[in-house]
Amino acid sequence: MEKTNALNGVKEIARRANVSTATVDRVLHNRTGVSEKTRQKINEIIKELDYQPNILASRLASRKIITLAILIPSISEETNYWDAPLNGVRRAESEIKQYGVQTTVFFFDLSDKDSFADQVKAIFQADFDGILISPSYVEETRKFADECTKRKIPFVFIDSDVPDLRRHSYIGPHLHKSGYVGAKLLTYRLAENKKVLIIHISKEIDNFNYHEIEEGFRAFFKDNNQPNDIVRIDIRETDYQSVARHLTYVFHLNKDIGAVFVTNSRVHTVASFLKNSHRTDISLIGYDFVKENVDYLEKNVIDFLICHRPEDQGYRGIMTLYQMLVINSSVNQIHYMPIDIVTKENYEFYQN
Amino acid sequence: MEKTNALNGVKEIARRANVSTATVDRVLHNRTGVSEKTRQKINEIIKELDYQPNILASRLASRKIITLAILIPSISEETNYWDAPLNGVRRAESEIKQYGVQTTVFFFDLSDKDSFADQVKAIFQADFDGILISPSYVEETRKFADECTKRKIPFVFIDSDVPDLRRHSYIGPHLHKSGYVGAKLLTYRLAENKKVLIIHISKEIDNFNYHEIEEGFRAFFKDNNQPNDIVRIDIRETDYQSVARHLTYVFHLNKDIGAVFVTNSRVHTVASFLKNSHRTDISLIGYDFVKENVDYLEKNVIDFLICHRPEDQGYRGIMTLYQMLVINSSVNQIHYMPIDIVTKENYEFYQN
DNA sequence: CTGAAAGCGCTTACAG
DNA sequence: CTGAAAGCGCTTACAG
Repeated sequence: MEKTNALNGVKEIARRANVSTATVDRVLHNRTGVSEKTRQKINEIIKELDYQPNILASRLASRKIITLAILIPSISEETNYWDAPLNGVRRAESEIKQYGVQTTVFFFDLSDKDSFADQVKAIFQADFDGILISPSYVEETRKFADECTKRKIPFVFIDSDVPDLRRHSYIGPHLHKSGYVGAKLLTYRLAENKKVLIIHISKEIDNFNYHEIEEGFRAFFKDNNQPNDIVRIDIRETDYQSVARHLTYVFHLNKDIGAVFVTNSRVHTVASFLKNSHRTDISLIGYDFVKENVDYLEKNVIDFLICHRPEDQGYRGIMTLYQMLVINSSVNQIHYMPIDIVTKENYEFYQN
Repeated sequence: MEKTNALNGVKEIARRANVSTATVDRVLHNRTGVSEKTRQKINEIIKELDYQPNILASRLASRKIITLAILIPSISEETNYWDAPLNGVRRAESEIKQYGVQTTVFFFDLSDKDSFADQVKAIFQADFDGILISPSYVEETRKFADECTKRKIPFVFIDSDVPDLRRHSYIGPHLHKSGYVGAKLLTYRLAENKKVLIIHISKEIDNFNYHEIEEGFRAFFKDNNQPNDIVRIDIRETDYQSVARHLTYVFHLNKDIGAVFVTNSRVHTVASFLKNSHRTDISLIGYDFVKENVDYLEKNVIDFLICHRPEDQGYRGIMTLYQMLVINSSVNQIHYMPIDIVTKENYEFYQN
């Protein structure tokens, strides 16, 4: 009456270890209430069998739903950039909600540091299993990361990185290289005697991202022995009037500017100025696939937009958390997005 | 002793229809052996409840595995292009094999039409639930499509399209627009008095793809009133010697060629020629992220490569079949890939 | 610290 | 044409 061992999965493990499947389950999920001896024996068998859990069965049997929080900037009148990552989040959600995953999106106001801190607090009030976040303020993000680490909640950064914070993953651009690509595109048809203007437009005083982009930008000129002078200005207000005022001044001082590089999505403000002052001979490059920018691509005022697949960032951010929470792959990794070049001719296929 | 109706899913449908869940299952999957009356009643309830099947449970309970066939060119010494779609296929497979999906990859020799037909035959010998295919030969593809339609096997095209064949989906580039983008990049810094050379390098006599690309290429010149002359040559051999011979001749006849556009991944052969003959002042643009091409990007001989996310095409191709076979979303749709611009500066982030 | 039993929401033979 | 029962491979109370 010998039985052949045709079982598999937890049942086979249980049989071999002479325990019940409940105990196997406890070990599988690192739950308490198992003697060290039993735990070891079971773990050995798991290894021996190279056991891979059936996630279908696991998710089906488990009544627990996995909750994910997302913290990103709200869509403002200023820019609809964050629509794209949000779409990516939604797409990921619709793919995995079947598997018991729920997402809650929190928005903060990009021009209001407190709103970021407030939303972080709100997130910790509830009890999420994982968090996807755009780490816009360094200090606040550090606090956030500390709290997550304390509570053992995995978190993923998108859009920009703050290293050394034990994030589970970063999904976004290599900003230095991105600036480097911008410089390449600018200089591709730039006369040697022309100056290049690089512009930061932002209310935030020292956004580390812009520094990295600028460094990459300058590195290209250095690496390629480009002789062009680089003029650089910071503009602290984002409205058209302020930008126009600064630009008027800069162009007055520098008659021979041949190309302009804007380090973020506000390039459309500069485009607007160039168009209004009939300076469309100047090459213009900036960031992000947002409506205003695409309009100026259309009108040949902006030559190129650099983009980092924002939709993908949202999608992959959620999927990464899902993978780690459900499958248990817990690598601390950086996933750099491609540095995409968007023009008047190819933009229509860029976002779906 | 009234029971509250706390059931859901098939059980609730069964309860309301006064049948067993087995019958509900039969209706859900359009199986035979249900009276028309019962079927109607159940379908009504399904609609009323807006019932969404639990795919987890469905896949778990079902012992049937879904088999997908993939037919793509083999990687030749000539090009490793098809590595990328294959990787996409593998990635998709690893994500859904949990859910009972199995893939089998068939390869054919791009330079041998018969091998394509042979592999098609081999695929029909087995009994696959869905097929992903690169439709390289029009007539053979038509036969393939007819057979699929007859057998009710859904099929998806990647890389290039053959319309009017009732394919479930096409995933690949909009070739006309792709040629248009190529022209834009070429002319971006092209002097008006220079000629432009467009080259097809292929053993196949009339590959419809190249026509579309060339049309798009020419359309850009027309739309933008570019005065440049366009010289066009076909090269029927793909080895370096043959290409070099043709190019020598063309450059001899046309002293003022300023830019070259190659309509496929064999651009590296042209790059090799330009480098050997010290003509690297000429702009060169072509297709596809393959090793040889990237080498010439590095060396500044190729200015830009146009790419259509081959990895994504493989991935999405499989996922589309999966979706339609498992979820039952059966839209006949075209999914155009972005037309990506790859340069020396951004290529390192392009494929993972 | 451990196990027997029920259950997740479907699908599958099998019997009638 | 239809249904009762078993089962997919896990997880969850509950009881001890």
